[in-house]
Amino acid sequence: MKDLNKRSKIIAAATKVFAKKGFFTARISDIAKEAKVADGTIYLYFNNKYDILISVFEEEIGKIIDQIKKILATETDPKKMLEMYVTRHLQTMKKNRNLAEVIQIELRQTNKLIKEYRNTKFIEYTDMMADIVRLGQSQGLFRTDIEPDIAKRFFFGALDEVSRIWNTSAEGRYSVEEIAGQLLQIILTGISAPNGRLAGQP
Amino acid sequence: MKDLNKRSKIIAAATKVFAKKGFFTARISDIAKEAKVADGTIYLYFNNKYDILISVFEEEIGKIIDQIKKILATETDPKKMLEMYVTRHLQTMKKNRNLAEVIQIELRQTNKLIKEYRNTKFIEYTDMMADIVRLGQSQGLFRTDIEPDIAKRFFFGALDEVSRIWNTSAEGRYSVEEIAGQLLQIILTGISAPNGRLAGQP
Amino acid sequence: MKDLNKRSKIIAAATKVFAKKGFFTARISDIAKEAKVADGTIYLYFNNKYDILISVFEEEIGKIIDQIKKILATETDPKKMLEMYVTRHLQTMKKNRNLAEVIQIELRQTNKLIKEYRNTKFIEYTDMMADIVRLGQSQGLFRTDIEPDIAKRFFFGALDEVSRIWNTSAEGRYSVEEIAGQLLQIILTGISAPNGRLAGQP
Amino acid sequence: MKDLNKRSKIIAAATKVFAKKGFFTARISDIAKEAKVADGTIYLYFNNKYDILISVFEEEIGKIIDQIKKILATETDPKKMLEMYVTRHLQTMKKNRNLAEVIQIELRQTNKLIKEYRNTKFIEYTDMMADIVRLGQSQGLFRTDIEPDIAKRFFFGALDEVSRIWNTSAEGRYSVEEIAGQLLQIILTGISAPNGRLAGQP
DNA sequence: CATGAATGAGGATTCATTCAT
DNA sequence: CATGAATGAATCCTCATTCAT
Repeated sequence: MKDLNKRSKIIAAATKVFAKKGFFTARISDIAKEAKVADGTIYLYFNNKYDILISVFEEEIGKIIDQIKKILATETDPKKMLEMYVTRHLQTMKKNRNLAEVIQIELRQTNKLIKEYRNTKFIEYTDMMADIVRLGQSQGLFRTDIEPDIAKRFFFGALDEVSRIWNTSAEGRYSVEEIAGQLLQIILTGISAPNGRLAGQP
Repeated sequence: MKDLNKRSKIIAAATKVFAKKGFFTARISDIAKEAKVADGTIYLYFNNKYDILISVFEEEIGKIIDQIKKILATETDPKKMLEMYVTRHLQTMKKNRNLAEVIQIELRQTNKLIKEYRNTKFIEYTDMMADIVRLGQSQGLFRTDIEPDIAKRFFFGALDEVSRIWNTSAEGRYSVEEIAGQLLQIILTGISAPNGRLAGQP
Repeated sequence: MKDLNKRSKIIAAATKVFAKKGFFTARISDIAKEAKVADGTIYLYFNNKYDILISVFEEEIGKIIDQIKKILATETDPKKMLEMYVTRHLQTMKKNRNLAEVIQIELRQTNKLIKEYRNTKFIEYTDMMADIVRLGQSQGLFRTDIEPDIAKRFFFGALDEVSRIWNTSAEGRYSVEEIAGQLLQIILTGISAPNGRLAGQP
Repeated sequence: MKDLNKRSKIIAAATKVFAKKGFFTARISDIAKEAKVADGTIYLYFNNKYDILISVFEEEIGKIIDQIKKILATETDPKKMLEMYVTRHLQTMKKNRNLAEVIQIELRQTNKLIKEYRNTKFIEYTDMMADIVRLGQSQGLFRTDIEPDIAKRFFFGALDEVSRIWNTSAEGRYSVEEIAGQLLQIILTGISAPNGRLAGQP
């Protein structure tokens, strides 16, 4: 029960399989085959199928949280911070398309399965955005008539849905930079204090 | 007439059950019980379980499309149109919380199940938003550096995620008006042409 | 869920299969095949595998209890009653060899599986014997230095083990009458009050 | 030497675990944990799970046989011999409650698993009782109308079932002496030649 | 000899779907 | 049209056994 490498292999395989088939239609044997281990081996590392899903989710979200935290630590301008957050999120999702899918599944399905599961990692992740908004508001850069807890959902929803572009064949032509740029245009302009300067505009 | 009535009862029951338990954990017998018909009766009106999901989705989205089309027909100002769209969407979802859930499930899961299913109703629905954006751009009211096909996803994602507020106990304190108002602030400000006037501002 | 006939068929099949293979090595599909129903049908009548075992047990023991109660009602002499009990038990087990096996399995295994299951039927069955012993004691026919609750176990154990004769090929040559006769010799002589007359002896 | 020690540890652990959980619900890992060895180690000393059960059984029954043989060698009176047998059996079962359980399991289950297994040890054990009966009959002390091969089953069944008293919480109040005494009353009285003297009676 | 991670066959159970009534 | 008992394919998970270290 100590082979971390094997655990990672299973997580990676599960991410791929869940993304491709969805949580419910994915079979344990699919994951096992993808990870090149026996079915039973999976249960040496995870309690059950749901546990795999949650683990995939938490592990991956955890990584993003760590990355973004590190990046944000180097910056003090809320606008730049928002930019970094958005860009990083989209980059990660583009790089790991399956992850975007798994997040979607997780957020919309697991709560039906395991009522007691409180998705603290996800809350932590979106709360980072709410904090940036609050910071900007306190500095007079962002409108104060925007509720940070609504904004965070708004922004996350937008990011999440936009990420689906890379997974559905349609509209796959846009690059991360394009999309991030456009999203930021709208977000930053939309959230800036009325008399503040718009990002990228003199 | 009797048939249509029974079909509607099943659709309503399915919406409720899918919303509560999710598509996969919902059982046909749950829907049958909710609709007060026998399990077998359901198969007189639908081909299979997926067919019910798609029917629920298309029927409900169809209604919204019709409603919004009617409303939009009375208006020519793209900003007002966007406002109407957003408000109407949120109102509908607030009124019928289950619907919001089913939409979420449908969009993220069905495509895994039935590859051949092209969700034309949904595309039609979001394309209406893209059209409004295009209209605004042609009138010089909206920024032209925003790609309408990205904007529609961005806006829909934001609306969809925000709708989850009413289904998760957390943050249930916000009213439709508040949320719609804040969303519109960001959207309209964000999308307006730089020298255009902000909505609600002289 | 009302076809009592089908339920009986499954009970009969289960009795046979459990007797032949033992509870744990018996597969649900074996029972289904034996009963000529689909595997799933079994779950329309029973909650799970253990439930089948318990049902078989209680149903069959219940029948014996009813039979013996009826017989005992016609008799007042405790010695004759004991004779009837013993003979009836052995006859039933001889006729339905599988039942003897299932009782053995049930008594020695189920309590490991379902702690909360109180085998009231079985207790009722053996308590009938304790009651006969008490009756005989009160009439001065049976020794009073014998504890009825120990005697009932003693007698049941003897009957039960002796029943195995018909299921193991060895010693299959003895008839019910022979065995019942010998058992009764020992039991009645053993339990009679020292100065009472032995059964069948002047 | 070291090997034998480890083998004994496993036997002891298995006895405990089988008694507690039953053969089928017991896991090899349970036994390994109880014996404080690795799962794989068990397979250095036993061929498979059944082999453990049989070994436990034969080893323990073997010990009892040896003990009883030794005791019986000192005695010539069949009545006393029967008394010794019964008392010794109950004492052993009381001291090692788990053993009583394992015997019950073994006798009722293993024959379903391994058809080819002839339980010679057990036969040897009960045949000792048949031999005592025969001896008593030849000396005119025991009734000759009792078949020794039926009597041995009868007596063993009674002993075995009575032993369950210590394992089920109910009726745990009886001591070995009490139970052995009562059993012997019945057995000896029941088996004595009609004009012979009853045990413990002048 | 000892370990325990890995294996993979096996089986109880569920539930969408059918069809005789 | 409506019913709901019956079907049986499908799958998660367990655990005895193996074998590389």
